Amino acid sequence: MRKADRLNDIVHHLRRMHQAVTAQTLAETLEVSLRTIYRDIQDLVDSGVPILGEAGVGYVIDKKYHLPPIMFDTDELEAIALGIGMVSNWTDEKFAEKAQSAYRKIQATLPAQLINELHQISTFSAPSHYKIPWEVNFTDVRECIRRKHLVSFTYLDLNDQQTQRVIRPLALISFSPIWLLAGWCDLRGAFRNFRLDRISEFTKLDTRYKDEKDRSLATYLKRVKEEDASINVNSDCSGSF
Amino acid sequence: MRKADRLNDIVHHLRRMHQAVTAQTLAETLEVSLRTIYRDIQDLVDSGVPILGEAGVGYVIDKKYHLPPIMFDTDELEAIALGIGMVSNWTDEKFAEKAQSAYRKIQATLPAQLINELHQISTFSAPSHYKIPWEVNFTDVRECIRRKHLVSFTYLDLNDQQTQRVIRPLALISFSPIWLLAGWCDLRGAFRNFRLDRISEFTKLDTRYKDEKDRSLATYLKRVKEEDASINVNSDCSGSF
DNA sequence: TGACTACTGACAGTTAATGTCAGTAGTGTT
DNA sequence: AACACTACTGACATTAACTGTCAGTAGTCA
Repeated sequence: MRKADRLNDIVHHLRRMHQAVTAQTLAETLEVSLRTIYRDIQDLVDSGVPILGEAGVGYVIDKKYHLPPIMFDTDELEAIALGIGMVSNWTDEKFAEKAQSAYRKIQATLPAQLINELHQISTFSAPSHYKIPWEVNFTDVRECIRRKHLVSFTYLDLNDQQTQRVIRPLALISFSPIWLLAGWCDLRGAFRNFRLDRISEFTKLDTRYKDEKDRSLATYLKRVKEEDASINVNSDCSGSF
Repeated sequence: MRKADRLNDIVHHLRRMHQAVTAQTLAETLEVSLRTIYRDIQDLVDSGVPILGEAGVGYVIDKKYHLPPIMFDTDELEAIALGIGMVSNWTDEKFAEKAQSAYRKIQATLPAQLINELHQISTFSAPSHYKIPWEVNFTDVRECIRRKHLVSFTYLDLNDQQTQRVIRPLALISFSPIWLLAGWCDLRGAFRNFRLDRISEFTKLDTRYKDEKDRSLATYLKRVKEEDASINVNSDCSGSF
């Protein structure tokens, strides 16, 4: 990673965090030594970036600091385009449409020169033949998650036993080629995953649940990460585990 | 003078001038060699700064270059985040890093009210256990495609026959859980696909090929679309078939 | 007090940047 | 068609910058 990129990353990290960030954290995130972080911070401060360090606490950045004008580089553009393509191919029509409208907005802000770069794109996503179809309406599920509606459905478990479930839906997780619906099961008092392709008679219930810390998505994700350390954890990126 | 400062100076010089500025002028002003200026300009362009060079004239910069705040709705933001997560989980480390830096840049331009929306995200991508590993360096392949280098490799076809191939690499296509390398085979005089996980001894050849319309990516994509009309074609979205 | 943190200096090994030179190719002028 | 001017690339040796390690000082907080 180029030093210039790393400096950029440090600024972005500091801006994103509400609390102070320690040099140690930055060093681990960016995979460089502590000493390098201290030198980088000094470089940034010398260049006029308003970063404040306090011993025993960490670093904070003045949020009013205006970022220098930035643009996407070729690879970043390509990554976005590929991501949009994957979403289009792996979710439902409505979500795909949203992905593409987001992409059009990004394109609209690009200067002519970068638009040409789009023609050089070399990675594509094709709909997979391995894709396992599901009958639940993807958009409905997302709606229930967002509005915190309890849902009920019939589930065909891996032993082909049909059961009726009522859960608090928390998240949809793409475990290609399948999707998992993660939720808190009030009956069992535990987190449970359900394969989207094995759900039928999905119904939105009128009851809405209240946030409770030990039954929240955050707790679930934390639990999953602890259980499976082999999964490439990346808390930076909201769309990824 | 630090390199970071010099890059900044170059941008400022170009922005201040109304006419084109030659590399020679920049070299004298900044007291470095001509060669260094050319390298600096390349660095800037790689970082997405829209500088245009014309032989016999000089450099000009697109004055309105910057990433304006974009208004995404909640679904669009979620689609982008999910796409970035998928790219991170399905490509290599370097590409994943690019995806995430693009995501950070998008975050940085979001108005405060939209940042809260990020906490409402309900779709995630997990690395798939179905992922079929490949040994070819993803980044190398992309580099060869972009620079139009011929490549040679050993291919294990579906009958487990090993053959040696030389092709013009055109695109990488995610056909989850596998990746296909699409290319023009000079020997057979036809387009061919190769599964990335069956390629070994991938070598970049020094020979670079010229664009030829009937052997181009555009022609290939057109051909594929004609052959398989069942594939959800979307020409709006560069990252998708 | 002790744990945690920012920060600094020195030194060696490594990496990146730089200048020099030699060459290719596009542009505009004469 | 010839010419001057320019962007751009590659190779190579030299130099400068960066980096990690270690060892230390001093501020903050519970």
